[in-house]
Amino acid sequence: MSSAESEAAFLARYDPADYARPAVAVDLVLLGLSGARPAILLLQRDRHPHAGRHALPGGFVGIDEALEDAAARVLREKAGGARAHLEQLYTFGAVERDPRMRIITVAYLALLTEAAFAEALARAPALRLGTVVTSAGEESAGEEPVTVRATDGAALPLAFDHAEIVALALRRLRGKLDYSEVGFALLPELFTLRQLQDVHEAILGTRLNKPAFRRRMLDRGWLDPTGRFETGTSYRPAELYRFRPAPSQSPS
Amino acid sequence: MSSAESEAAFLARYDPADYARPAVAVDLVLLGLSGARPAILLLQRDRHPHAGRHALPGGFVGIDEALEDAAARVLREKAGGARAHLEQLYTFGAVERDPRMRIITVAYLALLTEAAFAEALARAPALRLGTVVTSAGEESAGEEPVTVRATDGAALPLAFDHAEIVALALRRLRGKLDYSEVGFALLPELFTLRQLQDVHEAILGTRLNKPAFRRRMLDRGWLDPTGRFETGTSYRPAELYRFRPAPSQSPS
DNA sequence: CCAATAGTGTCTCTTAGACATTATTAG
DNA sequence: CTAATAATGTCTAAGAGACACTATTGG
Repeated sequence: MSSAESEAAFLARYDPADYARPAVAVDLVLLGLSGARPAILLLQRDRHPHAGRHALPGGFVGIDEALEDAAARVLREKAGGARAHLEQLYTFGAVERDPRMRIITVAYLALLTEAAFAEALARAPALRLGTVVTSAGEESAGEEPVTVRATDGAALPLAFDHAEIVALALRRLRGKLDYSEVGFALLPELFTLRQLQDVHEAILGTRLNKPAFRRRMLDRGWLDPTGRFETGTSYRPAELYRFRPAPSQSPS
Repeated sequence: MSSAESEAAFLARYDPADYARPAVAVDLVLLGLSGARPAILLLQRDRHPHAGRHALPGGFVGIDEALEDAAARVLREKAGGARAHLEQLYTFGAVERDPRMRIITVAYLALLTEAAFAEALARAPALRLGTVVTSAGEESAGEEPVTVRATDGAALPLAFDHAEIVALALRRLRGKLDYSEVGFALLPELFTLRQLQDVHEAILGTRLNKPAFRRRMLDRGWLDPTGRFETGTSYRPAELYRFRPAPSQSPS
């Protein structure tokens, strides 16, 4: 309406506090590689609900804090400030997902290089590493439950709906690994094509054809050869490449 | 983390009721086809802020209401109960996206058949139809701004960050149209292969190769031929197909 | 017959997988 | 020299675009 009232006067009169509001949190799937397996970093809960179970690191969103900033803050506070590629995953809003109160959580995928993963574990001793095992064999079409295991092979039961979040994280990553640039977030600045292929194989859980993989990656135009080579091998050293980011990016 | 206190303990003790909470809303991109163009349904704002501009239909999430239920309720209340395929898009949480107060909004994509689209327009007279024009020509790599136009060609400026939401909706739909089953949400129960191709071409904004399109769709195993044919044509009638949904589905 | 569209056959081009071969390093 | 892996060449198979051809309807 083209009322004569000024916008400032309208804003001053507006009363936002009329309904009970859900709490809003962010939860991070801190994902890296442990050997040839995808792995995540978890915190063991010591209180009800779900005491003893393992949960994704998370935190509430401040009233003056953007979602991405909240995710970055949780990364700083709970992962020892490790650098990571952050990407929004999905928002979980079932009413009873937390029995204490209504909490809507915006899940983020945080991809860590091997160095960042190790650094986070070293700087935040409460974190526990869990390898993510996709319950293959089950062909229940669309639903792929995941199991998280400690390094000794023991199952790490997850709290709340966090198993669902982890499953979605891995599914999303697998889906966009080939056509997008996310794979490079798991690699150091300089890497060989074999390392790149190892990352893809670990995430996808499959073996890939070497010549075809090289051709595809090189044809994508993402790779800058450096002319330098790895050292310390007892065999022919591979060339080191650098990732050349595309001009810009938006969520898709 | 300088404190000796465990993170889990901190989380458990933290009471967000002591802090101001952002409001949580859902916004719907009601998307259908108008002729050979993607189109959306909007509400013109009559108040500050952004008075006169057009906004996505939305509403606040109730304290005992799941996110999906809130989206379904908004669909009922503001789109005359039209049936639609609902799918979560992305969550927008910039601090200043609404000048009145902090509102985090979970955007949903609602896909309407041509009949549902017309029915919504008829039952909810406040809705206005806008065709979505992707600002092609701009090859700004990743960022594809959209323009929304009324049927008379006049520009419909969008409120808040809703242009960004619409742009993401179209980008997401385009991205998954070919490999997923979403395209069928825009078609009636019985349809011809030509209609299916028209939907894909309208969303993608490109022409597709007919034999290749038919082969691909039939090879996907999504289509059940009915043995029936369209009527009322002055040329050879096409066979009518039915969509055969896959066993289950999850967000990806 | 013609006009218009449905539906198909075939050719080519691109891309991926499979497999073999050459290249380079340490020892 | 051998062992191990990097990097590449080549063949084949699958899928998409291009294009022409046949099929079926109304008039």
